[in-house]
Amino acid sequence: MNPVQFFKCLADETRLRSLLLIAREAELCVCELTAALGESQPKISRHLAQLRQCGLLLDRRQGLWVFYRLNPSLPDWARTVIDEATRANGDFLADSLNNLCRMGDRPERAKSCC
Amino acid sequence: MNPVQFFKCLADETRLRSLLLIAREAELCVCELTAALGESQPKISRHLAQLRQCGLLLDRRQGLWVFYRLNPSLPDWARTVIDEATRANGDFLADSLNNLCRMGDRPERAKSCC
DNA sequence: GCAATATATCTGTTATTTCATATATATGGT
DNA sequence: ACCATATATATGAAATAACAGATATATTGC
Repeated sequence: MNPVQFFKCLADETRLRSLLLIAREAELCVCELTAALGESQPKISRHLAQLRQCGLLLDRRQGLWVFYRLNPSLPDWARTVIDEATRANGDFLADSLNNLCRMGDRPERAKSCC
Repeated sequence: MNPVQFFKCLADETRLRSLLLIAREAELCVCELTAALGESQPKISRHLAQLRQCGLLLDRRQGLWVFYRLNPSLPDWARTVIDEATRANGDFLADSLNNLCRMGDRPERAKSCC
């Protein structure tokens, strides 16, 4: 994992929010992230694709939904960076988490949030 | 410290190399970084200015030289990110460190390297 | 004046966004 | 089972915006 490329992945508001929310919630689908960030579906989808191509995220399809999660084989240092950033930036994530919790009709599946 | 802005600072090869070298060496001046990275002086200077403006670095002038160091009042999480990235990416820094060590006429001052 | 560093301007490149559309899966009716 | 339709996601293409690099020039301290 090239460190410059890694940090480029985190250097965009949409990608960083998505990544940290996923780190916090373990797994989220595109429609949940769209609702949480209040951004268009293609925009979210593009950024998730980028995070997947760089190896930060893995995806799985479940019916209509595609769920994204952190790649468990990330190097330790990268994982530490993501975890630290997640832990320390609750305020940055607050609005998005709020939107997520208020979202109706979330895809059914075991969730940790709310 | 806005996390997006923070990661944008790290998302460029010149800036990341400079920052991690400084984290490793405690303090480096512009001419040392210019030699270590093999880049033009204006290029190095401009990126250092950006890191200073974002609050990641502090500078002090000593005669003709301007030395840059990590801002000690960075939030803990940011400092952890920088330290982790420094510790885990020795290979990324190897060439630059080598150039630094081979540099002749380094500004005199207590140094940890070599 | 000289050496070290900083900044301004211009130029080219890369990233991001948007819109339209394509793909994949599920559902309901016949 | 077949077909039409709806929902969720992905992608191609074009427009826009953000960035980084080079060169020239300015500043600061000796």
